[in-house]
Amino acid sequence: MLFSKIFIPTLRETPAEAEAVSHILLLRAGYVRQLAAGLYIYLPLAWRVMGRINRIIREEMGSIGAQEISMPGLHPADIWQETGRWYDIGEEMFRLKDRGGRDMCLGMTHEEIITWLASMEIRSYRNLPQVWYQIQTKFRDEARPRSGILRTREFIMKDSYSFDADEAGLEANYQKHAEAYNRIFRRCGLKFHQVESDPGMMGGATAHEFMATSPAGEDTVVLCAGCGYAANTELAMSVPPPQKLKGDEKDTATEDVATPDKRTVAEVSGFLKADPSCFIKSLLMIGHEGPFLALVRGDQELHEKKLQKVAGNFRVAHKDEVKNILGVEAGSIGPHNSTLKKFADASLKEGVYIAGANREGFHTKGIRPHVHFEAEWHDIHVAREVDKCPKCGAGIVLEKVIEIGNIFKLGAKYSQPLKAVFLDEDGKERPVIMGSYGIGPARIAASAVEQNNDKDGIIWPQSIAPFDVEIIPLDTADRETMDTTEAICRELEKQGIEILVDDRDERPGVKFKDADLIGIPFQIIIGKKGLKDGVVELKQRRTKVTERIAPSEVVSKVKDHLAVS
RNA sequence: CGGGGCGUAGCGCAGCCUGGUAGCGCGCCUGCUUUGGGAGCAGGAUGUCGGAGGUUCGAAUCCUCUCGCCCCGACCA
Repeated sequence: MLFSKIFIPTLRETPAEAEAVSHILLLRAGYVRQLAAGLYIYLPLAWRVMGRINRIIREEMGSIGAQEISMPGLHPADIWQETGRWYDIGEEMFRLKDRGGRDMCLGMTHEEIITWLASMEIRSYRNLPQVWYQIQTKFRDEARPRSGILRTREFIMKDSYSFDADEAGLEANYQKHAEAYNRIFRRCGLKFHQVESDPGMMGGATAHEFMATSPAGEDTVVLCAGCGYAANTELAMSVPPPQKLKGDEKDTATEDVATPDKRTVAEVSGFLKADPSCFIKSLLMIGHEGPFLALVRGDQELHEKKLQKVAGNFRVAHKDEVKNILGVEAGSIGPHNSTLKKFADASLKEGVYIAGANREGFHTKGIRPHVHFEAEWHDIHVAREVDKCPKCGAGIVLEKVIEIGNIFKLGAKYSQPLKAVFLDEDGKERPVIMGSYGIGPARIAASAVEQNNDKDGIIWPQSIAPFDVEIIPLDTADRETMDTTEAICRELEKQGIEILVDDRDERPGVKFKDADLIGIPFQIIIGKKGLKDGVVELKQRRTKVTERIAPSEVVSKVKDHLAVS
C-alpha cells in the first residue's frame, strides 16, 4: 500500500478534547475522528487494526466450535418486554418507534434476540450444545462517554452465546471461552488479568472479566501474587491491617468525650490523638425498607456496590434527613444506642472503637461490637494495598484496568422467560442453559496503544498493527532508491507481509516522524547514503535499534523478526 | 443527573477583566532555494468569534437563554 493512496491525516498538534493517551495518539496518528460525543469514525488505519483483531477473534472462536452469525441491531420491543429488561433498563437504551408506532430499540446486547432464535429453533437435546457468535454493533446511550474509543455510545462487540442441556455443558463452554479469551488477548499482545467479577444485572452466579492493565482504565482489580487471587474491587475481599490501639482502652465501660466542632474522622482522630482505625464511620442510608446505618472502620472507605449487594438499593441520606431521623449532624452518628438496622464491615467484629455519640459535639469511647451494638457483618470496605489477601494472607496489589472482555454464566435467566426449551432424553421439557461472552475489539486496540507507546507515538504489537513493515524511501526522485524499494516490496509481499510504502515527496524528517507516530513495528529506511555502502536500514520501532543490511538480505531478516515477535 | 472547564481560521492558542476596524504559531496555496529527524526566504488565501435574544452610538468582549465538547463524580445489562 502506498502512503499517497491511503488516507492518513496525521496531526502535528494534540487536539484539545483528547486526554487519554490512546485517544491523543489515535487522533494524532490519523486513525480515528470524532463525530459527536461517544461516536467515532474509524479511518483506514484503524479499520485495518480492527480487521486484524477480529481475525484473531474469529480464529479462536472457530477453534472452540463457535459459529458466526449476524443479528439485527434494531430490535422490536416486545422481546425485551418479555425478559423485563425493557422496563429495568433506563435511559441507557436507545428507544424509538417505527412508522407503525411500534416500540423498537437499538440493541445494547443480544441475549434477548439470540434466545428468541434458540426458542424458535431448538427442540431437542440432540440440537445441543450450540455456540453462536457475531461481531456486531451495539448501542448504549452512555451517561458519560469518555476517553476516546474506550467508552462510546456505539461500538463493535464480539458477543457469543452458548446453549447447553445442563450445567455441566455450560461449565465446559464457559471454560472453553475462558481459554479462548486468554489466547485472543495474548495474541493481541496485551498485558491482562482474568478476574472474578460481579454478575450484576446480567444475572447468573459466575462471571469473570478480562482486564487490560492501564492507568486509563475505569476499573480497579485486586491481585494477590501469593495465590493468584484476582478480582474486581467491586467484589474483591481483603483483610485490613489490625486496629492500632493505644493500649489504654478501658474494659467495658463507654465514655462520652467532648469533641467540639470536630466532624470528620481526620479531625476527631487528630483531636483525640487516636489512630483512624480506632473509629467507626457511621453513614446513614435510605433503603427500600427505610433508613439504616452503614459502618466501616475509620481508616476505610465504604464500597457502595458491595453494600448494595447485601442491603439492596439505597442512597446516601441527605443532610436534613440525617438531622430529622437521628437528631444530630452527620459527624456525630454512632452505632451504639441506635435502633436502626446496621450493616457493618467485617473488620469491625473485633476491637474497641470511638464513634459519634449521637449527640452534638460528643464522641463515645470504648464501644465494643456485640456488647454495645449488633449488625449484619459483611466485607463492605474498599480494598487498599495495605490490606491482605483473603485467601492466603499475602500482600495484595491494586491495578487500574480496562475491561476488554467478560464471560457470564446465565443459566436459565433468559431461556425461561423466552421459553427456549428442549426435550431431554426422557421426553421432559427443560430450559436451555446459557452463557454469554463479550469482547470489545476497539478496547483491545485502545488498550494496546495505552500499553505500547512512547514520546514519538504508537508502538503496535505485531499481530494487530495496521501493516507489518513501513518502507521509507528517503528520496523518491532517486532512481536507485526507488528500484531498491520496489524490489524489496515485491519480495516481502510475496511472503504475505503487509507493507506501507511512504512514497510521498516529503522531507525525511516528516517521514520519520509520521512513521514513528503511526507505529508500524518495523521500518525499512532506504537512502542514498546507505545505498552507496550497499545497505538499507531495518529499524525496530520499539527499541529504535537499526541494522544496516544488504537489500538482498532484508526479506529474510524481516521474516526472522516477525517469527519471534 | 450533580460539580468544574472550554467553544475565536483546518489544528493549537492569544484577545474578553477595562466594549471602539479580529490576531499569533503551525498547516494550506504560489515561487525560488533546500533534502537523513516535522526546512529557509518571499508572497498569498482563510473567520456566521458555537447559536439566539438583550444592553449600547458601537459587542468576540457586558447580561439572559440555549447548543456542543472535555474532565471529576453518580450511572454503566
